[in-house]
Amino acid sequence: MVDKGEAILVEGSHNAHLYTMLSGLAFRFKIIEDGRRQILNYILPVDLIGLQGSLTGEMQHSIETLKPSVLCVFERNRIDEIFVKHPKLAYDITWLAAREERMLDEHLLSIGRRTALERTAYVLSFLASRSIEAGMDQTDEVSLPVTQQHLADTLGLSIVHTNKTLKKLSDRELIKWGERSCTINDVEALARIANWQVGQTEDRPFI
Amino acid sequence: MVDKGEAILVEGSHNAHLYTMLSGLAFRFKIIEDGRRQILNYILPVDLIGLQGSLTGEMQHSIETLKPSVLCVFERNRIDEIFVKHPKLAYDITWLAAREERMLDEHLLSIGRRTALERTAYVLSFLASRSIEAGMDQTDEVSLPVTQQHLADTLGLSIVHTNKTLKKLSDRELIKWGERSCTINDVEALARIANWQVGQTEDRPFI
DNA sequence: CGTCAGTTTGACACGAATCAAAGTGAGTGG
DNA sequence: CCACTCACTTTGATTCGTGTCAAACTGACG
Repeated sequence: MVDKGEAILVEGSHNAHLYTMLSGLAFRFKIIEDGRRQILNYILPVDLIGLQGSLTGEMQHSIETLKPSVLCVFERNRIDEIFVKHPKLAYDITWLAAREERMLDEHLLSIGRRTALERTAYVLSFLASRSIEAGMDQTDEVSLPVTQQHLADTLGLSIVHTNKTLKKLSDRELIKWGERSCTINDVEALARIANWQVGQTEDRPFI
Repeated sequence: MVDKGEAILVEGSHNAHLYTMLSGLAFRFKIIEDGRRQILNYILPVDLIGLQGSLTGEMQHSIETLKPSVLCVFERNRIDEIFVKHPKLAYDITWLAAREERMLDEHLLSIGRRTALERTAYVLSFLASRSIEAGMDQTDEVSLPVTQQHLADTLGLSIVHTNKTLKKLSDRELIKWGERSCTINDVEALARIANWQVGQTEDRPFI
């Protein structure tokens, strides 16, 4: 169990295990020395954390929680064992790595080639569909416990411009901002603005 | 064997196998309907191609060659077999997936938070060190057979601005542009501009 | 009541996109 | 062999999107 706002893995650390996020919410990020931060992806139940660190020996990014989170630990030195004794599990781990890669590809497309409005719409619909998929919100409304600074660092925008872009979306009533959190009203309209095909949920391993 | 400039895998296609790039050079990219293109990463010897497609059933990006390339095919339906019978090989595949993820993380940081000059310096030093690592250039000079449009689509910049940024770097004699290709003179100076730590080459599986 | 983190807004500056046009060299066909 | 085309590069002028600066506002919390 890890509290909200806590760093659970720090760039450069060596004691990397493999974790599964059982409940909660976190994000992976990198920072440049002068403080610029880029959020790489969000971690929802039931995602894998620390795969790279486990396989390469050193974390290349940091992780911080947005909600109190519960993790399940796989010992690093048991990973070889998994590959030898549990091929199905090993396959699932690789499947999840490939899935992470697809998400990063889409983020790259977003930051590289979409406008601020498209990008913002994309991230919000992306996070909303992942939340729904993970069953995080029982209600109809999807609500994300992030600050505008988090979104800015996800989008590669300044916080001021992020704010103005969010205003455009809430003027259209696609989202509502309140109390350090964002509720998404219309996932599909957002995806349409972003020119994004929300991927159909496939069979996905639950490690 | 695939010729230069040819598409070898197309987004949405289903016949995805797993390939190894034995020699040559290619790149992965995604496009938005209106034509905007984002290059996601480059594929050098001895990289794996099509992992996601093989595991998830459908390619989410396309691949095109920059040089005549030789590929080695793994049948898709033999992947399960690999995980069961060759755990070491399965581990290596996962290792490579984790490595790809690290590269994408760094690109994301770059496009999201670095300036045009830093970004350009980063990609060039990144590609140069990968070329050296892959032993693609026997000579001291590293030379990349790309157009400025390729770089622009990698960097998330317009082609005009890319040109002007490249000029700054060649004024400093860090690179030289000529004949649809770029030769990199000073990898480390570029990395320094980008504020980038070029990762030490670790043991890396050669599948 | 004051502080503090986060949000909101307006004015202005700057980096990058767009527009336009000319230059280069390889390849092609007359 | 020359003219022509075509893809790519280069450069300057201008526009536009986004960043930066500054200041006020809000609500939680001590």
